[in-house]
Formats: sequence, C-alpha cells, structure tokens
Amino acid sequence: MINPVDATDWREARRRSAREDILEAAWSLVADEGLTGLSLRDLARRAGITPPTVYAYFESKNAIYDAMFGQAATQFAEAAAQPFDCDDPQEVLVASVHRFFEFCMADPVRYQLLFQRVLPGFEPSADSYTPAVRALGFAREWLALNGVTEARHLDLWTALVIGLVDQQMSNDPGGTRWFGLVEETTSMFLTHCQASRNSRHPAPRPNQTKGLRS
Amino acid sequence: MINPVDATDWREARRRSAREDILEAAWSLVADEGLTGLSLRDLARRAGITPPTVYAYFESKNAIYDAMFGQAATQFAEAAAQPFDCDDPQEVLVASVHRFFEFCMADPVRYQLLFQRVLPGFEPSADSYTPAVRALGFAREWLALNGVTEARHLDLWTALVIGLVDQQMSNDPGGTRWFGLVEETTSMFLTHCQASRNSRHPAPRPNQTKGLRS
DNA sequence: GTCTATAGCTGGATAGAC
DNA sequence: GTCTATCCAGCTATAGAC
Repeated sequence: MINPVDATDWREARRRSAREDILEAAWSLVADEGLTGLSLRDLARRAGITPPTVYAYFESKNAIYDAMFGQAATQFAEAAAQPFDCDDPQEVLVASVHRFFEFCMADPVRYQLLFQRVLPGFEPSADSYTPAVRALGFAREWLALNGVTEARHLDLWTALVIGLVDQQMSNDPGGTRWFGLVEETTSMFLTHCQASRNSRHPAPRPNQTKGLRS
Repeated sequence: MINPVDATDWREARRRSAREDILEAAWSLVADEGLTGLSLRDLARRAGITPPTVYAYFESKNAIYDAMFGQAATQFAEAAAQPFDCDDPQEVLVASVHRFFEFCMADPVRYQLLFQRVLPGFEPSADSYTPAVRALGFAREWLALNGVTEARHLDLWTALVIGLVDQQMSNDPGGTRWFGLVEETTSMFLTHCQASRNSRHPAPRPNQTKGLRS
C-alpha cells in the first residue's frame, strides 16, 4: 500500500524533524551557556540522545553552527519581509529599525552568531549566508523610498543602526536607552541626506551602480 | 654597598619585567590565534618558559586576560590624553574619532578585548577597568567644546562612533570605507545637536509602544 | 540509527625536587 | 623561581555491536 516514493518522503520528513529537534536543543543550550558553550555532550543530553547520534545528522560541530546560522539568517529575512502598517516613508524606516532592535534583543545569542565574529574559525557557508543578504536588500528598498540611494549613505545608515543596537545590547541590555534614540537618529540621518542632495549638483542618476556591495 | 631597600627594588623590577615578558608573549599569541586561542602551553612555549612558571606570575588564566585588559585600557587612556594640534572644536572632534579608528584598527584583538564581549565569563576587574572610564571622560570634554552636553546626545555620539568602527572592522578590515565617513558623520551630528538646541524645548522622547520589552 | 565504549587529544592547574 | 612529571577534566570524533 505504501509506495516507495511515500516511504522515502516519510523517512526524509522524520530525518528533518530529528535534525530540527537537535537544533532546538542547541539553541536552548547556547541560550544558557553562551555561543561558545556548545558542547556535543551537553547538546546530546539535552536532545535526549547520545553524542555519536549527533553525527548521524551533522558531520561536525561546525556544521551545527552553520545550520544554526542558516536558521537565524532565514528568520532575519522573514522578519525583514513582513509588511509595515504605515505608508509614510520615514515612518517605515523608523519601524524597520524598531523591528531590527526587536529581532536582535529577542535573542542575543542569535545576534552574536549573525552579526558578530565570536566563534574562532567559523565562517558560514554560502547557503546559510544568502538569506541574510536578501534581508539587507530590504534596507536598501526602505532607504530608496526616502530618496536615499547613494552608496556612502547606505554605509552610513548601516553604521548608525548597528551602533545603536550594539550600544543597547552591550551597555543597557533589557533597557531602552539607545532604542529610544531611533526616531531622533532617523530624522537626523534623513535631514542630512536631504541637505546633501539639495546642495549637490543635480540629483544622482537612477541607474547608478558603483560600489554598492553588501 | 647594596642596602636592603635597593635589593628589594631590584627584585621587584625583575619580577615586573618577567610579568611583562609573559604579557608580551600573550599579545603575540592572541594576534596569531585569536583572543580565545590563548592556551597556557602555547603561551609558556612562546615566552621561553614552562607552564607552571606562568603561575609564579599569574594566579590563573583569567588573571592574564585581566592584566591584558588593564594594559589595553591604559593604552586607550594614553591615546585619548594626547593633545590635538588643531583648535577648531569640530576639527578636534573629527580628529578624536580618527584617532579612535587608528587605535582600534592598529590591533583588532585589543579592540575585541576592550569593546566586545567575546570571552565567555570574563569580566575585567575594577583596577583594570578604571583607565577606560577615564578615557571616556575625554569624549565628553570634546563634545562639550562643541556645545554638546545633553545625555542623550552623548549616547547618540558613542553609538555613531562605535557603529562606524564596528562596520569598518567587520566588513572592510584594512580599508577605509567607513573611516572615510567620519567627517560627514560628525558634521551631521553637530548640525543635528545645534538644531535641537535652537528649537525651544528638546526633542520629544520617542513613544516606546512598539511592543518591545522594557 | 542508536547505542556502549573509547580513542586521542588538549586544556588548566598542581606536586614536589632542585 | 623554575623545572619535570602528572593529574583530571573536558572536548571532538570514531569503532563496532545491535
């Protein structure tokens, strides 16, 4: 009654589910012990299996980190893809930063893994990284809505946002000391970009593509 | 000819010198292996001694990290205390950020140790930390020269500076992509603070009802 | 796929001779 | 103070039975 295709699908689903159980245990473990505190012994105990079984699903400890990075990057992209319930471009921009704060502060370890280089010798694979790149594309979109398209202004914007978040998480975790500066910072930034546009010779061409990596 | 006091001083000097030799080897080691790559075996080998001898000068591995933090903080304070060869307040402010960039990029591991929380469970002792606090006082001074004294503007300033440096070191190490934005950022910031001062009452606190925990 | 058992190594830290 | 020798705990990863 069960044809080979169904059986294969079922096995595949079981395997994915087991992988996700292990990853769930991994997130729970690093939440308690820090990102570098992930050991295969503790992980296996928390997942209700034994250490060798972990190797049936991940070929190494770094592969686990990589899978976690992939999950985090996907969540980042999903959060960025959510629509906003406001129309004003500046409000959208502010809301995007608030959302980024929320995302980072909801899980500091996830933030560390995604945006800081804390694991010695770990580099995410291309597959795990691409969702994060996709998410950064949204920022470019929201800035364009506000007329900001110059490469150096995009760089300035990313520095502003990451600076606010970094200070918030380092010096006032759980508080709102830098979170409360988001509107003011955004206003400052947009005013600056506008002034920069007005004082320059004609507006930049719509199809400029120089130096726009990241 | 040699009185007891001199003999004591000489022994003290020798001991300090040996300590500094070990710390020098430690900096050299973490420069190669990363901050978390400091092992007492490798450290001893590089210092030309054996592991137990390290314990004659440091009571634990964390004590070594703490001494390194103290050195880094002292160097930070010394760099900040250097006078500037310009008088214009805004130029001084720009120069201070350039100097901070220089300090951070000259030794990325030192930057990690001082400004990022990368060592699991390591907290600098009060003695090692105080020089860093002293250095931060200079920033307040330079901002005051520019008429910036409000607490939230100081917070904004630290976020701007750390954001630029962080992006530079994470995404363009060895380059000048964000370093080149320092002047423009400073100008933007000062313009904003001035406008905020000129308007009668200070900018309203942003409403924090976006569902973030407080 | 999951287990028991263990290899093989590295880590921080200590004992005790000299 | 410095050494040799060593302890003990932790780690990643593998072998092989079931």
